[in-house]
Amino acid sequence: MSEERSLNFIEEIIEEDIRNGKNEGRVHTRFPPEPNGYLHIGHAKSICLNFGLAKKYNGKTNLRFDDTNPVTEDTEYVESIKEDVRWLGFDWANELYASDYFDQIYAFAQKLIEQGLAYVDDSTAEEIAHQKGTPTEPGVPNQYRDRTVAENLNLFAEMKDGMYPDGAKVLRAKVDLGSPNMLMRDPIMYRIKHAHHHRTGDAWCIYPMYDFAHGQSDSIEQITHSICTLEFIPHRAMYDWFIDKLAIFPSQQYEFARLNMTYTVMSKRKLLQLVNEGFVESWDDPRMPTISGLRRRGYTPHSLREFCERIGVAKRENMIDVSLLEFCIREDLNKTAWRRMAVLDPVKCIITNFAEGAEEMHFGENNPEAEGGDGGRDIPFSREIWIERDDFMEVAPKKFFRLGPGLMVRLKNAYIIKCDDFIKDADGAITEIHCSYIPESRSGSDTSGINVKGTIHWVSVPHAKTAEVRLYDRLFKVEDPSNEDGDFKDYINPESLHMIQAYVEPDLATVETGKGYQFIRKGYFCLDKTSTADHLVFNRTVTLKDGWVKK
RNA sequence: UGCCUGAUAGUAUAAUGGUAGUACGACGGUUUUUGGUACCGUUUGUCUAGGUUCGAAUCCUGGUCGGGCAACCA
Repeated sequence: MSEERSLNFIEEIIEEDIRNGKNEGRVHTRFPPEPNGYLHIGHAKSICLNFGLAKKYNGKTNLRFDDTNPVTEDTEYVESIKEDVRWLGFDWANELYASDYFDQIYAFAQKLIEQGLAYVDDSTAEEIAHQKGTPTEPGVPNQYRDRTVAENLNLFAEMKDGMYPDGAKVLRAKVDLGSPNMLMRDPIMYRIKHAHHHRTGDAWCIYPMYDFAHGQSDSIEQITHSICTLEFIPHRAMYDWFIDKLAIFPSQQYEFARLNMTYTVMSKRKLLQLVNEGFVESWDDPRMPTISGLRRRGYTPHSLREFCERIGVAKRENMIDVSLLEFCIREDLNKTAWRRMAVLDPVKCIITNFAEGAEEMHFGENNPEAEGGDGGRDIPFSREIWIERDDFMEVAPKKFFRLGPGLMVRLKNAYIIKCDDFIKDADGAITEIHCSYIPESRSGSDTSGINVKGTIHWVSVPHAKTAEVRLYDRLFKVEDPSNEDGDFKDYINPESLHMIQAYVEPDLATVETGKGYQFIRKGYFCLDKTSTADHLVFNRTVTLKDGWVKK
């Protein structure tokens, strides 16, 4: 029944391949993170793409950790990545590691040496960079380039055996020092690093570079469509060259544009800085664009998948408006989140004609969008209630459908009340509002015949629970912090977090973490992982859309 | 300066030589016991100059603009 959606360019390539019987119609993708940081929403785009493609074409997706640089990587990251992918709703066919292939990749290197296509170079990093030339001048060969196969084989073995310190030698591919593509000017295949690897321990002291590990891993796994981001386009030449010279399974690389989003940064390096320098609390700070941050903020896997679906896949640079992300979570939560009442900026309202000490229970459905309201809960009502400070105005403008002297509103799920009086303190701040209720207007059995324009939320004073509520705003003040002059951290929004004390209806003391709630008229909120029975903590996921603009 | 890429409303993304459409945003309206939701409507676009063609967003040529490439990172 699904609408016929047009294909993105990668789907077109795949369908063409299937039509041509390429790889016997097999589709095998992979998601290949380096375990050196937490996944962010940009990775979610890649995850949804890779797993989505495999699912659509009855294929498989491997989760492969690109762990070829032991100094930056850690099992902490491996675990978080697995958790995030799973949470997003995807299952991988195989959990694999580039480090699983170190023996095989080493053998590939020997094979290239034997073909005269790789050599050991004793130059320093600076010398190699210098000899590479510039984009407009070709590189120049050095004396090491002519070493014999036997000599190279021997030296490479000695590198592996730990006979040289870090940086003393590298293994380079003998490609073309005059290539207009800088990456083809004899790229480094192996470097010496006497470092402990989180999986292989101290078994190795040489590690393959990206260009000599990624494509080889793809090939070993018989990956048919190796999808990466645009900045790897120049690497494709090397990717293909190695596969060709090694005569191994010809995986093919395709590139799409990475996700950029307004008012945020998306590079692991920058996100790491935010954490390390204390601008945010942690990788899963609800202001972070990480998967774990969004999860803690109250985003659902479904909303993230929907977002990734809507942003599309193409090759041009893009800057997605965060409002689309917000739309996706509102759309999801509107259908599923239970409604509750919470007063974030309270002022006391006394129902003067309601008996002192009396209490009533009023029923509130869980979700008006769901059939039958999805059940409901009882809400205690009494003579004193908290209402929102900005739901009262001493001098109300024309279209203000809330409380003010002589004005009437409905208390959600309860009675219509009329404002008779109010009290101010010495500074002119409202301290108390006096109202009378209309007994015949009880919600569900209203015989009063009165129609009011406005409905406000409220919480009974003696029944209210206190809660800490964290109101989040965008982390940056400008649309594209990475593109501004100076340090991106200069553009951090100092107002990105407001912590307030709120009064919430008693039912909210019993909610579970991981479930989204709508605080009526205020937004979507979820219980924070740090919340306890004695100290409730809620995070605001997103506000409600606000069509009310003051003139 | 060399090479590689890309260019369609504010932002994304379709149209694969034949009516420039969709979503988000913005604006306006209807409904509403959430100024939410839902529904309806309005708004704004093919980078540029030539060429091919009955017909070009699409093909060709030149230009302009954006992004990437000179890590023992991935």
